[in-house]
Amino acid sequence: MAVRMKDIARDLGVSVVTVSKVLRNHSDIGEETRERVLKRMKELNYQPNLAARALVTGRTSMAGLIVPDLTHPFFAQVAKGLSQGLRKKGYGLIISSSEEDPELERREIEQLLARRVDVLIIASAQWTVESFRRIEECKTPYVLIDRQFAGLAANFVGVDDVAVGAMATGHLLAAGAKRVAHIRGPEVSTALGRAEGYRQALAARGLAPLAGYVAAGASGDDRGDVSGYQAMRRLLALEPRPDGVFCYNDPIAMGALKAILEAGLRVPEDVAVVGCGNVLYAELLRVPLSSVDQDSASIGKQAARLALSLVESKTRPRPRSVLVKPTLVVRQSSLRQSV
Amino acid sequence: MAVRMKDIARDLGVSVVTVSKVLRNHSDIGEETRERVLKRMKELNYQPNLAARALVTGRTSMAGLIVPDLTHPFFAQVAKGLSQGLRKKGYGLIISSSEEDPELERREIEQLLARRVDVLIIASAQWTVESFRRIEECKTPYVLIDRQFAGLAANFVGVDDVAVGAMATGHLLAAGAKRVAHIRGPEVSTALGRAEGYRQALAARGLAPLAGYVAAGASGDDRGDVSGYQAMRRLLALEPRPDGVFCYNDPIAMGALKAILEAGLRVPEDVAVVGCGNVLYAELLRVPLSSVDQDSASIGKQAARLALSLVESKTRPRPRSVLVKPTLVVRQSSLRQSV
DNA sequence: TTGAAAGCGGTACCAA
DNA sequence: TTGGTACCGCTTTCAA
Repeated sequence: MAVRMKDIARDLGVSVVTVSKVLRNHSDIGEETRERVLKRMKELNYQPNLAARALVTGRTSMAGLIVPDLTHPFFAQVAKGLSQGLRKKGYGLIISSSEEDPELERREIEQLLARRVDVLIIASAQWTVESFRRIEECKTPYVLIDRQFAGLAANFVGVDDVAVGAMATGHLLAAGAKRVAHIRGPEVSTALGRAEGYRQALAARGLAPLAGYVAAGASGDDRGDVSGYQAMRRLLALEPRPDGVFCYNDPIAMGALKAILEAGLRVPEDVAVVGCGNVLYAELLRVPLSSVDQDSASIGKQAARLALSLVESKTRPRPRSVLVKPTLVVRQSSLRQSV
Repeated sequence: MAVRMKDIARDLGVSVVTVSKVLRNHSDIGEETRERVLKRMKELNYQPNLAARALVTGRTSMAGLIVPDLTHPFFAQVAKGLSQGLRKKGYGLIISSSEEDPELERREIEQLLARRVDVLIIASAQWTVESFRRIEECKTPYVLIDRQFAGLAANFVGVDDVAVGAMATGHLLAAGAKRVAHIRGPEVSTALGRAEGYRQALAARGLAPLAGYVAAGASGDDRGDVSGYQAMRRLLALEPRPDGVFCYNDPIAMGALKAILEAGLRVPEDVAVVGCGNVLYAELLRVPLSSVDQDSASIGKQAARLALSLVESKTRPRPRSVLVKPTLVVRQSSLRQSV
């Protein structure tokens, strides 16, 4: 069924080696021979057998991606961008979802290593760096996305989370909020960075968070709307009441929105809200939600670039960190007088 | 670096063939030998080289998935379910997104065929069946999901779209709506099926759509909210005005919601709305949206089962069609007196 | 510029 | 029950 080099070689009376060289544009092939071979390849619609090539070169032309949850819009967009970037260079992408479960993630990593992918891209749900040591043992290059690890010098592509927090908080302050609260995320680098940005923006105006103004939101990433709702209720019970809130992500912000409206307060007049992630349909909510956009597609593209540079470089260059600039999308939930 | 059969064989003083047989639990191996080999495999953390195996068996242990848009929640969920189902049996999943572009989809198919995936799963954006003939030529089994093609006998897993339309429309009628309209989707099997279900539900009560009550919605799948908004404005201008509307999908329904509220009408009192797809956060909208759930995860699981059965069967069984039953999730947008 | 020979790491077949 | 041998389709090396 499938056409092989051998078939082309036989048809043309040349050797298999010659065909192989033409395929990879080796320089030492006569112009005429090259043309004949290329012509025949087209005619037969020849497709090299990647398994055979992988066996001898040790390169599979495949990358592996592991995300905590493929149905999360952010990761879906990253996956899409990554897949496109890699495919342009002839790389395939094997995707798996770890369900935010470190143990499952570890097994996925083993699976992909067993498959000899040329490079791994991971948005990790781990708490320790153990798995990454394992990857390093296999000498498989890898790129972390979204979440970083303190004390692990690794290639990284993500958004500048401190900038996210500072931008959102600064915007709320500029919009006239005097008492800005924050609903935190889980103990991962993204949440820590955003909380830090929140503090920095306050500090830049000589302010500090009031007591109880930093509330715990989601522990995991799922059902953030529920935990956002609960956290906001706690914040509303405080005295004085916050008049602005920056939420770790959009689901949390949606839950917060619900809590505020239920309490009979107005958004943004009484409490202004900013989320993060800029989910689709943010503008179709009860109050269209202002949100910091993380440009997930660009994170995917950058990760693809970095991953490709790693597999192509023969040496192991020292880890690079790529930070994508976030942008603020202002909608009604934070649109007040002074903006 | 990587451990090979040869290493294990040498360590144990047996032949490579013996090791190979143990790995695949061939029956004709002595109990003692088998144990020694397994023990050594564990010790060295042996992982078979799938490229080598693929070369000789012709099977890659990989499946390919092509969807129109990976960031669409429905397809993301399908991909997740599929990936999980396949991985359990040791299959990897290569995913690509065709951006609703038939030409791009065709190229993706070629790519995956060139990679010799063992089976393809496709939610197709094609208009013709040409690409599928091409897949058949390569003798690669494939499963269509979500969208079917008239005149193509193929394996299929999807939701029963006629049931979707009938269920949503029946619910609106039961909720007291007298004049139910429909905003259609593009000319693909899913939209045609739902429209047919809409007609059947009306006919079951001796009704027929009033003039102009079936409005054209999205042409593609993106920005459905915009086209839903426009379509709903046209519907509201009709006399008599519809008091219920079944929308092809949730984005369209969200746009419709917006149009209704902007017109100063109430949902569900003046116009009840039902969408389809049950997107996350449907309940956080301005009016929580009733929607027909397609159980996308189960579609993924079923597709995995079907795909696995295809690669495992030596004969080419005749195509099977698996229809998943939809369920209705009632929320405020259709919650009226009589329900 | 071209090609013969030697593998890459497995599996299949058949003989011992 | 075990293992020798051929070979899967391609690349690498080196000699012609």
